[in-house]
Amino acid sequence: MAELLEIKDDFDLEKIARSGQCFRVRNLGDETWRFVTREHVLYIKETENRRFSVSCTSEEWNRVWSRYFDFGRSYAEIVKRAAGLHPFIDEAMDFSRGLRVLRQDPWETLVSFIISQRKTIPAIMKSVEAMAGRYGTPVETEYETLRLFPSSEALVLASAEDLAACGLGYRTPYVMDAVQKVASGKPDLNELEKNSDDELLSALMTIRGVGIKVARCTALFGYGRMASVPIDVWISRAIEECGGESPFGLFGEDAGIIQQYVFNYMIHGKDRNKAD
DNA sequence: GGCCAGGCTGAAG
DNA sequence: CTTCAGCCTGGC
Repeated sequence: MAELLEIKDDFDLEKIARSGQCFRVRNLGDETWRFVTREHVLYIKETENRRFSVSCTSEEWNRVWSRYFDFGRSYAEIVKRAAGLHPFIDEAMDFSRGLRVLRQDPWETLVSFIISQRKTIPAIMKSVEAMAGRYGTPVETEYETLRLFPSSEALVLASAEDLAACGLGYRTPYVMDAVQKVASGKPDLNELEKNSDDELLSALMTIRGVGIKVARCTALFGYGRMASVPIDVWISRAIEECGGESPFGLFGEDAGIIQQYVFNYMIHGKDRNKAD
């Protein structure tokens, strides 16, 4: 651990790690968490209140991780703005405070959420890990040897059998279509940064196996489109609890972040006997 | 063994 | 335009 830094805004590593938006975060015990994005690996631990020791230099923190953790935005302010508008949202924010929406790599996010359909979170992690294990570039760190998430170029050579062996099941042709299209630049995931939210969604949905839910997850977690609200079964249940009327329209550009507070509340807070 | 899990596709109404 | 069965696979 090279650096020590103080973070004043909401930042709870365990909540972030367990909130189901990322599938390659790992706990090393000792309250140290590992995050991976593109070719960067971070080990981070809260040593005392609001003080964190990190394995990267302050230069890398500022250049890579500050953006990844979305520190350009004050989550304390978001909570303050959203408070009092809707009782269910207040409950969810109380429970989930400390959560942040990560700005992950678009390609990894896209593939991860294609895989996610009809899977549990542990099963998603297993498949993503298997893909990295087979096709990802190895990286040595002070703690371990791990593999990066494979690029589309690296996956072009993968056979259907090899991908299926990663537990992709009927999603295998979906992932292969994403690999083909993205490796050939249609769509070009970098270019999509410039698109409006709606244009981004429709471009992503040209890929087989990408419907509106997966597209919105990619927009939110991979492109930082914080107004994007993916509606899955858990969020549908939350909307039912709100009398069948979606509360997310109240929150404008922050709706996707509010959605993440609610999602975390649904899977870990309410009815926690059902799904850890 | 049956059922369901962070959806999507294609076919039928 | 809307509804709905079926889908790989793992875990209870």
